[in-house]
Amino acid sequence: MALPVRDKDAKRAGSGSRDARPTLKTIARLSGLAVPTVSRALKNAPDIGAKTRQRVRQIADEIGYVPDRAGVRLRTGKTNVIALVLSTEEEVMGQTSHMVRGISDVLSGTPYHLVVTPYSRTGDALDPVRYLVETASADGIIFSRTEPNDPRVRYLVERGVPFSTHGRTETGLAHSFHDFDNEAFAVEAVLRLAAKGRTRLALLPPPPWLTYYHHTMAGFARGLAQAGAMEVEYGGVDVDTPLSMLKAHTHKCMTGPDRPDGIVSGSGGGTIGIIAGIEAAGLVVGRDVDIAAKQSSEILQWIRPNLEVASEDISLAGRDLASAVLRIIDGEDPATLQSLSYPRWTTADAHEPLQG
Amino acid sequence: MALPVRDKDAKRAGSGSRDARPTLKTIARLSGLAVPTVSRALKNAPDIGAKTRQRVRQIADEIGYVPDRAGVRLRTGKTNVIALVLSTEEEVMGQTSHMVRGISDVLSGTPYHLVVTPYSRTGDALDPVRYLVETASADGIIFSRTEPNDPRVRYLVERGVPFSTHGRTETGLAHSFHDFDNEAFAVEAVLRLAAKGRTRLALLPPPPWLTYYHHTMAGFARGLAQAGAMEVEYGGVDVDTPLSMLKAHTHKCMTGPDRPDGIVSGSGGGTIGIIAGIEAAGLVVGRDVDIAAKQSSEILQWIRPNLEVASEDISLAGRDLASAVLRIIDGEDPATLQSLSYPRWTTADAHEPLQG
DNA sequence: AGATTCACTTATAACGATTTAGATTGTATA
DNA sequence: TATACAATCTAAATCGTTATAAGTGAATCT
Repeated sequence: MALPVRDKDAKRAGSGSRDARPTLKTIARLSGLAVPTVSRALKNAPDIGAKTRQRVRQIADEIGYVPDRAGVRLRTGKTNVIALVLSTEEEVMGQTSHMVRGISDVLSGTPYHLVVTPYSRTGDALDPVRYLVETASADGIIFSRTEPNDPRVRYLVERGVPFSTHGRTETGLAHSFHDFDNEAFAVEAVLRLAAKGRTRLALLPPPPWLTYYHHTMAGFARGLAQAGAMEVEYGGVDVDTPLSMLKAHTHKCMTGPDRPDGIVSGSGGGTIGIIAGIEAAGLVVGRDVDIAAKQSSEILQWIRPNLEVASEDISLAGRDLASAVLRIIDGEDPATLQSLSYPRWTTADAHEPLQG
Repeated sequence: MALPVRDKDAKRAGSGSRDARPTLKTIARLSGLAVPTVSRALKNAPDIGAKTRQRVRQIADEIGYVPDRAGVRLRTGKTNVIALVLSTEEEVMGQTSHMVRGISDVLSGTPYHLVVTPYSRTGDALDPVRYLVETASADGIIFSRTEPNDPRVRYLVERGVPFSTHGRTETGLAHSFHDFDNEAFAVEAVLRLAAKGRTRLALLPPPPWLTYYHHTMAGFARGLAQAGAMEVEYGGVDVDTPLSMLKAHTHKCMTGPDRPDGIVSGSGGGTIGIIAGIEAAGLVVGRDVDIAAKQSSEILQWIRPNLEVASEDISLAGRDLASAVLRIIDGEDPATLQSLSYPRWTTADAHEPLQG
């Protein structure tokens, strides 16, 4: 039912204070108590009488009191903001939206807001983080694309700012993170290609300065050893390479003397460029070459059959990261808030192939 | 007796004030002026002497003064926040990230932050907007998926809250918007299919309750009339339909008695489902059926050749919407801040076809 | 009884910024 | 010589919240 929210204000104030949002003062007036008493009552301070507390809460609920963020923030420094620091290099295809959605899922129902703070490829990745900290603009920070010796991690740990990263580091600092097990992905990717009889494998890796480049490489190497397959150099491209360049590069590679018969691709978007290159070379995926790829949206299966696809659930990552940050804010030990997620493999045939 | 000694200490100690963020008080102390004088000087109030003003600004720059958002917000009500209200139904493939990026581009370099406020399909779309307004959480609001008689638009216009929408309404209210010309898209889509000799056309439309459904339908109808083509009922599906259902539906449709030889698709994601359905029916895109589709990312061309693809630049939309909102906040008339963007057509062949 | 404790509640003072009204000049006007 | 008047700057109050110190009874102790 509709609550007579503003009428009480109007009643006391006499004049038509139509817009006035209820504050602690409103409740104080209505209850005959002092403002600090109301404040403490609402946060269940032990030194407030039970019946007073209850009466205050009741009034607060009736008039729909919501604490003013600016007031709280000014007094306590608490912003009720979680910042997501986004690189503009972030894979466009779905990554960001899933991440935002995952974080939002956790934040809804809490007093926290999600603020998106971007930084461009040209700038220092540390800049937006430093800005957030120096202006005390967030209670917690989330970012991805971690590097082994990530300056952002050092900076935040040093200052004791709650944060969690999408991706691990090798800083030796016990910070909170969520990561996808890219090593497991790469191992399994190789094995799956080997199972199809592929022995000359190329890898489309992440950019070499990111931590998960090393995980991916390690897994790839381990897989090769385990399967007795060999690596074919792909060189000079990574998952951030624009699709058109990726296509051109793949085309050249597939028409060269030393072409691979299997490709492990670290990204869904990149895979599309690779396929284009393969087909431009007159070859057929699933016949001349097989691909095992990681994707973070759901399109890859829809595009070509015979793809070995591992899915990374980015919205899960978002949920994990957000709840980790909230718990760190609540005092939990970041070192205990680390999680890995594992590839879910699907063969495109499961969705009925588009062709073939 | 024991008073909080923060400032006094900082002043005396001088050197060790490492953590304290500079405030107006800091500048006041450094300049020997009063706090309000500093405040007015920094905002170029006319009643402050030119040399004072300059001296204050110099000090402010030197110590890196940035106004505290909470202080400003508490006193003035100005939040320096632009809220992007996101439906969880928002097409996942790239839409959101491009929109966020576009808005961020404009907001960077201003004191504004971007806050993302989601709402679930189950909830009322008005809820998050009402929340933002009632808690005075944003200076401006951006949202999409407008309906002809959009309650959010009515609500915001009524209250004079600055906002701009991705999509038009038929409320008769002169609000700011950015929209893609879906009518032009649909007309041209039909004509392009007709030019390929297609005469029996089906349409994958937006959800019928959204404004641009009507634009799309109008354009489709006009195109049909102009080309002398006929419509084949597609029925029961729209661009928000899950890909698997879309595929199944298309499959049924393509194996039925009354199958279309051309499809106009209102979304990039949907198109992928359609293609899957077509090929599952044993038909070939470009031979048995042609497709003209709208996309908001860049993948469609990479997936199949012979597609007529119109691109909608979502990050442009974001930039337009953000700058419109900023200008409305600055007092400009929303009625003058309306813009349309037009389809950029590409035939996949321009990117060299993947097959064929 | 008088002192002490307990259980609550109120008063005061911040946080950082801005707004309004006043104070202090020096100068020009009557 | 006053008076008026800009031109500048300062004082005080305020936004909503909370931390800290100080009060107020009534009940308990010595």
